[in-house]
Amino acid sequence: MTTLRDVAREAGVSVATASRAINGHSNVTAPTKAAVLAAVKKLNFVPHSGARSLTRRKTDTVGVILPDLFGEFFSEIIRGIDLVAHESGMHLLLGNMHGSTHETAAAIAAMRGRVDGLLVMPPDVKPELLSGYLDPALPTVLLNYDAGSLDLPFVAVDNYHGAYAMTEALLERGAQQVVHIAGPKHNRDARDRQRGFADAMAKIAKVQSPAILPGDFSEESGAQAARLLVQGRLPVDAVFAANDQMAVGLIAELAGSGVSVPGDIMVAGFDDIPLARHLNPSLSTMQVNIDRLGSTAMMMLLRILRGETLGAASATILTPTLVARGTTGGAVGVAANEKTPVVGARP
Amino acid sequence: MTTLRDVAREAGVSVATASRAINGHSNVTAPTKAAVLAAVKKLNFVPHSGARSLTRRKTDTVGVILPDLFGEFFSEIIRGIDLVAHESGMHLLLGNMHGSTHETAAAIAAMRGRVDGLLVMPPDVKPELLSGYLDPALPTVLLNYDAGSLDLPFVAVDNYHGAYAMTEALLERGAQQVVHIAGPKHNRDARDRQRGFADAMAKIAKVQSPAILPGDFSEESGAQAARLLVQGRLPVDAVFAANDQMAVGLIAELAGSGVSVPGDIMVAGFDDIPLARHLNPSLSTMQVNIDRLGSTAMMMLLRILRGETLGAASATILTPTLVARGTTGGAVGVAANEKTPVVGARP
DNA sequence: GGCAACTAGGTAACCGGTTACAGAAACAAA
DNA sequence: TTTGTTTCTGTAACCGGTTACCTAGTTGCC
Repeated sequence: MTTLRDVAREAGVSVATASRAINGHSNVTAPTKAAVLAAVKKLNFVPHSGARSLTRRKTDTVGVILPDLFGEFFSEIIRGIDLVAHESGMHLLLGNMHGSTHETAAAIAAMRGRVDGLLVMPPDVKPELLSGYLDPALPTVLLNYDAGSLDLPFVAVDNYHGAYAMTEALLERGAQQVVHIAGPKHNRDARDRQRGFADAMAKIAKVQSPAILPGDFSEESGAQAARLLVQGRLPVDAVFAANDQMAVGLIAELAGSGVSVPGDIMVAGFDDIPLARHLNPSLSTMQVNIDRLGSTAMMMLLRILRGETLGAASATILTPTLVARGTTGGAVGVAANEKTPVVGARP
Repeated sequence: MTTLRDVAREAGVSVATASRAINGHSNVTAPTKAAVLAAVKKLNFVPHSGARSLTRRKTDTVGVILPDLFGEFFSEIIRGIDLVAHESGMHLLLGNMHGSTHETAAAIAAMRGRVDGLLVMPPDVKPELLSGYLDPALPTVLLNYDAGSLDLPFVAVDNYHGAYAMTEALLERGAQQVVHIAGPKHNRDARDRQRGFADAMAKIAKVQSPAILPGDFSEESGAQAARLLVQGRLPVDAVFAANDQMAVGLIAELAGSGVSVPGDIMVAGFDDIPLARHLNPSLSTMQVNIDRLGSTAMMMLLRILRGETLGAASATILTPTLVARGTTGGAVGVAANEKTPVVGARP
């Protein structure tokens, strides 16, 4: 493992000069610089980033702490982050809290001295706890989490208005009895979507306590809700699931019970996962550009690293857009212009 | 930012003692240790991992270099790696070569001094080039890439036998005219799958030059192949696409042209992406446990880090399993036991 | 020619930890 | 009491870079 000392010796200069030559400082004559670079090439020298970041007090790395790594949702976030990070020559250090609050603390602590900033998505951690884990000296942007009291910048999806809009759309299509399948109780996204649904039902349909079935964002819980609906003979002509996965489970189960979608019941989801457009009938949903979530957060973090001061006031709220497809009678099959993008397709 | 020096001063001991107390060395008396730990708590000290790894000469981090981050394929690999890495207290540093060979070199070089080992997936980089980029002193495991000449351990999918098996299955189902849609020409996976197909056709159906249409793993290229088939009026009763994405595009386009699947043409893919089981009819395919690819590679890397010597001989080949579904007439709709696993479902 | 201003490059301190080595204290054995 | 052994703690070197500061050599100007 060749070090800068080796290079300096080979080139017949001091380590200081070698360092300067390599880093392109001006006060090195051309021949000296050439000699150093020749030595670098000859010895195959690659600077030791660890040592480098120790003195420079920057690591060119950002820590990304996610609750989990399952599914397209997180992979899209990571891709969005990477897109921006890569442009600025930043690296990504992945931390996974594996769903446990305790591990969150560990994951954040382990980042000290490895990263210049942090992107954290802590869906079920209480703000008070979170503030104890976070290092105030380490620039941090929160993903999909509004911890206003901490005054940290964040990027979130406007779940409330998204859910409101979707509910409104269902009602406009003629639905009278809309049932909501909720997400996990402690999950903020889920709660906001439920609120949006309830408010829309109250204001537009004048229904004060609409039917809400429990769910946990899993496909199976969607199927379960379908069984409840069918067996319970609830009066239903539309179902709004808090996410697409549950809608998928619901539709499969309804089909099995001979219920026609959208003939008997309209169905809508939330997220627009890639699967949504390929279902038959295709799934109406609220489209969230998940990668934007990541790239926006990363851009905010870069601004902080460049010296700007960003607080909760600089938060970005991404608005989801409604995509009407087959399950609400909007369209049948895959629309021609709705193919999955070609970029980077892989086996 | 509190350092070990601060802690030592606060506790009234030397840095050496403080370090020993924190790291649980035996030669520290109980009261001294308690004093140090009290100081740690009081000052909220978290060791600086960067400095730590400089002296210990290990970073507890592995570098993961992937060609891209698009889609479930990569996210599953990362999840598999993380699963194993997390158990051993290792962190993941993500490097993305963004499809370019030139960036591959940069990505690998940037890892020096940041990681203890490397997991690299270099699908379109020539072995000769790759060997120039890699540091022989840095433990490395290759993903889905057999660079036998470099004598590096690797984990790969048995694409050849998978394709052979699928072709065989189509023929057994009564297909006479099987057409293959190939993947990118330079892609190893694609080439191996094509070879498997061709060999099966030769051996079983005694067809020496079966029809092969070009493709690039993208959905659009599958649709294009469908148009060729329909317009060209090729004699076809089964199509084996080199990956699921192309099969998806193909099926959508066939449906648009009034061709019935599997009635007129059977269709099969490769990979078993989550979407596959949800299509209508559901897609027959070769199931690859992608996360296993990542976790197996990570386990091999850990063995090397523990001192074992692993070469190309220790390679692991994962065998894909055939999943017969609707598009080959095997089953209709979503089979009851084929729901997506519940674990970690997210919005 | 003499002095100031500038430039290239060397010396050594430093980043924040770990650890080899040495010294001091405590205790046991002679 | 003296010496040997053990146990705990401190001093300082080190990991591999960066950079403040300093020196020596040039050049410029009066």
